[in-house]
Amino acid sequence: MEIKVAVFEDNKMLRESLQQLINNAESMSCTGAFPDANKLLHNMHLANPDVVMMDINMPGISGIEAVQMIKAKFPHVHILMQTVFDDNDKIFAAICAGASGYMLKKTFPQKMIEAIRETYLGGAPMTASVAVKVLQMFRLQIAEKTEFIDLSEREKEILALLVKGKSYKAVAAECFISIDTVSTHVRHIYEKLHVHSKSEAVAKAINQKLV
Amino acid sequence: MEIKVAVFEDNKMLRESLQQLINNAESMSCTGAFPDANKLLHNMHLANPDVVMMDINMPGISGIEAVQMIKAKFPHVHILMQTVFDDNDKIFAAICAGASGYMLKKTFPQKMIEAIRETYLGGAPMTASVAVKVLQMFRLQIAEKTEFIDLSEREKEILALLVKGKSYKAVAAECFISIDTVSTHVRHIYEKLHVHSKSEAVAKAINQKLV
DNA sequence: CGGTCAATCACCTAAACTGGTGATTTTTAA
DNA sequence: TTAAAAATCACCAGTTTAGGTGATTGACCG
Repeated sequence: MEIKVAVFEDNKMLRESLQQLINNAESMSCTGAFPDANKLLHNMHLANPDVVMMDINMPGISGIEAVQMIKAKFPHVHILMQTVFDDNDKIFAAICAGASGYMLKKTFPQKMIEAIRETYLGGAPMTASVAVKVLQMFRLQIAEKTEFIDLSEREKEILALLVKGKSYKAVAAECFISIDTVSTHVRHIYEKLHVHSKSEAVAKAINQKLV
Repeated sequence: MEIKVAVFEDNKMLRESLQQLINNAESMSCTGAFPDANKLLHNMHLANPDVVMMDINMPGISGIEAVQMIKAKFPHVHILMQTVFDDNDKIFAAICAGASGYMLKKTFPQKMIEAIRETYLGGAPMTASVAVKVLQMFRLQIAEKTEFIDLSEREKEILALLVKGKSYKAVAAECFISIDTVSTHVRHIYEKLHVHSKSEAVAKAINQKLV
């Protein structure tokens, strides 16, 4: 069965060469090539593609917004983003929007065709540099959670009570210490966690599993 | 310059065929092949590799632990994990430990050599199915953060800011509303969450994944 | 033995928060 | 269209917190 591919790309040259490339490829055809994402849903109905190649930078509706719209209406369609630069924020946004693959435009034609096939089969083809960035971001998300924080026993105890929503007064009562001592401990906790309020401390405590 | 590769793989057949494969490849040589991660650091010094191929499942020290140890002592070495199954948890753990690439063992030899080269150049080669899982996990992490419940849009927005440690004043500034309005919204939030302080609200918001 | 650190307490001020009453406008749902 | 819900603002009183200074005690380490 033929893989139907739609192309969204504002550069005329690139758009047409992609169209050529796809039509010349085995069991693959380009059922639509558009310079922007205007009349997006209408064009999607026209082309009825299995795979969409989407430029991430387009005038008007951005590639990322387009991905969101397509994914909302055609959730089964796989989308292959094309980027000129491997910009962290853009990649991140595209992932969240639901794109499957991320190829740099300078990728060799043959590789691009392979990527389309892989996308069609549910894969997630990525240019090496993009893959690295994705993993970096991924690792970063986790790394933040493992930041080493060395609270004393007493401080942990008090932090745990704060997480339970207790006030200084309640903590003082529970720990049999004065409210001023609680205040001092809390100040030390804030310093170690690099925060400046109870809610921040509570948020950090939970997120980093300090309690 | 030759790429020096070390192999950690408990299956004798596979280990030796990898060794062959690597030694037959252009500008690449296998400087060590070991059945387990015992004497890991010693063997690493012997082989002095640029790239390590590490089986994720090994008797004794697991592949993931080995990755951690290698990354701690030889941070410049790139590690290519080999997995039989594309198990979510394992992939996750390996990423956090610092592995660069994740290939299924059934990958074709030629692809495997390419993957080693890509790893050496700082890339992150992944079998399609692994790449998909990585993106899935990545997306999941984000998706959870945008899920809300019972609260009105505005309330969710404000709660999210409280979780970030903002004061009423800061929230007012960010939302372009007065501090009294913030106070009213907060009161409503407290009622809906059945709490009586900012920290309780924050704790609940995080634990129930309201933000 | 001297130094560091955790834990304790006190006093203080400005800022932030809690919770109450009351009111207007816009949006949404019955 | 009408009523409920959401969003907005205001005033107020009492409580809590944040952060600064300063000080004492006991434990542990070299």
